[in-house]
Amino acid sequence: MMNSKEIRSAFLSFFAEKGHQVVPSAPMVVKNDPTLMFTNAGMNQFKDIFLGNEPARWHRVADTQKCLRVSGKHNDLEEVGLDTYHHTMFEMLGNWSFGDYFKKEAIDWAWELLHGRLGIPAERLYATVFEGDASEQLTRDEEAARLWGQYLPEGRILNGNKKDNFWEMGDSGPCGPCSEIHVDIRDEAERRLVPGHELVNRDHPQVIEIWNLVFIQYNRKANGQLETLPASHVDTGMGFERLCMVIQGKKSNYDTDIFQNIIAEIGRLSGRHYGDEPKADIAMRVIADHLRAVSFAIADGQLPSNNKAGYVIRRILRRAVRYGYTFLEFREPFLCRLVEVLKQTMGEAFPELAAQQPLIEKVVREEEESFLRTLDTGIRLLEQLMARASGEGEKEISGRDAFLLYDTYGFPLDLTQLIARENGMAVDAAGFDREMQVQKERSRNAAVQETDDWVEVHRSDKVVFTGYRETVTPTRIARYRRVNQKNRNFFQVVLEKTPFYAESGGQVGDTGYLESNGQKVKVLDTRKDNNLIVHITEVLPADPGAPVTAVVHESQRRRTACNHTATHLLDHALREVLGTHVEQKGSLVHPDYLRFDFSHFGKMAPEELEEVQKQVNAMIRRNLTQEEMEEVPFGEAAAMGAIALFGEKYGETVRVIRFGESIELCGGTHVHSTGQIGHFIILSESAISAGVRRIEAITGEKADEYLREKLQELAEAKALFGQTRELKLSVAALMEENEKLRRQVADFEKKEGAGVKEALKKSARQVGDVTVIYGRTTLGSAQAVKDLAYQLKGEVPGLFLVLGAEIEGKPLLTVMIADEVVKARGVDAGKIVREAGKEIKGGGGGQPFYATAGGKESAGLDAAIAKALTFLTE
RNA sequence: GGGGAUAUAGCUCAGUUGGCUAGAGCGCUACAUUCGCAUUGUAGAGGCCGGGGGUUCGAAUCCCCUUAUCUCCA
Repeated sequence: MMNSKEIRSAFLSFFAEKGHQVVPSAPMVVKNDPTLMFTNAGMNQFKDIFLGNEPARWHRVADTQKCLRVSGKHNDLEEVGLDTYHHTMFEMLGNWSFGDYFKKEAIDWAWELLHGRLGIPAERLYATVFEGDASEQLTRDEEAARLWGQYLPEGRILNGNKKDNFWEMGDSGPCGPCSEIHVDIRDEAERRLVPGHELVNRDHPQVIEIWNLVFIQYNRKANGQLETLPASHVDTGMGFERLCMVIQGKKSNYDTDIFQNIIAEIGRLSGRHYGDEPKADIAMRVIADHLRAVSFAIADGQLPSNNKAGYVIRRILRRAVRYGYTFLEFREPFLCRLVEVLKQTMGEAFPELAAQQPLIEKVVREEEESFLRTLDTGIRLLEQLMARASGEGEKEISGRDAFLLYDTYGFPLDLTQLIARENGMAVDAAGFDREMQVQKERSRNAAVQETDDWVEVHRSDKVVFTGYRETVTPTRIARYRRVNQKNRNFFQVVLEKTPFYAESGGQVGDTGYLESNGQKVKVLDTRKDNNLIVHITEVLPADPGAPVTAVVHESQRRRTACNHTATHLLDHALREVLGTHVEQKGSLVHPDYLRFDFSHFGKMAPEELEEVQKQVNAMIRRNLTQEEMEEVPFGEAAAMGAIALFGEKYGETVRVIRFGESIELCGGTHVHSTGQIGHFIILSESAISAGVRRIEAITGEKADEYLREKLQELAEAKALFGQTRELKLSVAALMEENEKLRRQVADFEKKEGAGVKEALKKSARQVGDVTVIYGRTTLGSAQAVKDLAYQLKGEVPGLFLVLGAEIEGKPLLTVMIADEVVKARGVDAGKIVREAGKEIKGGGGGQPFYATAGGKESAGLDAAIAKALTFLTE
């Protein structure tokens, strides 16, 4: 029996024999495309070729593509693992023809491979062909049917409708009929009972589609019409895990060797055996599947995080931990211990797994630990909730509470139910669902944005970005549209040419204004939308058709450029100082600061930070000139030693930015020469997750400002010492002196008992067992008066203290009463100050033993003191 | 994109309707205990309560802005 490695290479070498170029998988993580977070189909990386944006480098290509699906019409994260055939991450095998061969070869080779090479029995195979569609004026795909007729009897060539057998990329663009191959893997007995052709496309888990051959021959125009393409293409996709299942004679994808090695290891770690208990089996499938998704994502540079794609990865990981926790009783990190076996299974086909193994393990471990902490916190909160509920005689945890745990603290409902049950309580699941509905409703409403149709002002094929050379560009509005969100109107404006940089690659979008007929319209932000540069404005120029001058906020752009170039220099210096294991894991380039996340184990030593900062500043002083190379073939750039991002998908040609030894692939805006940066200062170095560090730094004017503040602080401190040369020595001497004096004063106070406090103590009068002290004090701060009051409280038994003071011209009345007096006499300092405070036209309060009141009329202070004293005699 | 929450000592966290001169456990330092270590005991250091602004007699606590983190939904 072939193992999965053999099956994979059988596919690739088969198509290599047929003249195909075997290319590596594109990264699973998609960057710089707002519509797609992860690669979800084999054709993603060839989209531009089909759209005609990019010429094909080879006419025949084959590969295996890492894909990730967590939502969509046939996939939901919460379903994965429950059955035996859904996955988050999977491999899609594919072969492509770009204007080369068409239906005949595609079908012949598919048959040759599946039946001839891989030995799938002919009687188990079915093919579907497009049946035609009257509304589109399309007839049945007779050509495909005829070709299949060479291999299959008519009864196993089935018609499929437009939904199943006509493939479209989107609302418009390339499309065409497709032909699917299905396989029936049921037992003989079942096959005799129900013929297979009745089950094709009926969601039967054992009569399944394994290969889809798409014949791209039309282009769908915006008006819905189809036109025949000058060149036709083939796009195929075959689920690798399913193929292995079929060939290995299994009934479940999880029974193939792709998963069984991992599942065996999970069994070993948990002391259980796959197949013994349905719930534990589900948990093992969930863990095996999610391990793959998470490991590959991290290898592609997508770390788990708190938003967007990173959060999807975190949630997948947490779901695996949750199942391990609940059904396999793992209480310690375990996923990280499975990375090794995954590498053994898939590392050959995907070398990035081995290359990134230490990072993957470290990141996964850290994530697991942090989720276990989240669970601990949740359990603590739940215990409090249960205690309170049962205190009130409730036997049920309200839906609101359960939802709070879920929504705010990330504590899963099934765990809440489990723990509640263990404590003899129920959970109001219906209430939980209601709260969830409210949440969904709110999000939907917030997401509602009304977008008008584009208004085309001047026809324009391609937007030109002029911002690398200039910040002011005369141009015209190509099109605009109004967007309304939550009763706020704004406009998206596309220009024919624009100097505005759209947010991308960590660099924030430009701001500035558009000037037209003397009218200035503010540009609030610039974003990318499907490769269009979109300017966000609140209003439109009075005459949208008139020429406009696009003006970027010059100083903001300059400061941003300083920070971007400095980021490159920092990247370079880090590799010099720490080693080439340093890789960018995230970056934010802002006008005011820069933030750079990179892989490195352990905290940087102060000397290392010092050295990095020194090297960056040295490169700044060398005043290195920017060398910009556009349209460099990727291979050439790599040969130059340009730093590319791990897991980033680059085009055939790239833009290379070089400053001395720093060479990077980059689309951002930079200074012309490093001297413009002026100065580079690292403000902090910290951990953001396991194996990833973050440096925050400033440059240029911000750095100047920072230094000015620090120097001024230093100068002021020195001035306090009368311009000492050695501030450190002076401070040390002063501290020593201070300590000596402090002790002397303590001694002195002890012996002499002098000062305000003692004077007040002396003025004390005994009224029964109460010691009354009152008077004015000249102390200058509220804090000093408070200190004095507390000290007296500690030293004078039976104290009843009323103090008046003037703080910055405003009267302050303070009352402090010994606890025993409060108790015995029932007096309340708070009430006293409120009443007496009237004399100074003020108010206040506090506790029964200590209260203060402030006011506006210092003249009434004595009267207030007198008033306060009357409370004691009452 | 929207909702909820968090930010307090090196770490994990308390801190009530605004009112003990901001605490606990672990860790750290010193001393004692011991042949030495672990343990234990005693003492101590360590905080602009994320940052900025405001309300108040008084703010860790309330309000606004901001940064970062956590979390749910889309």
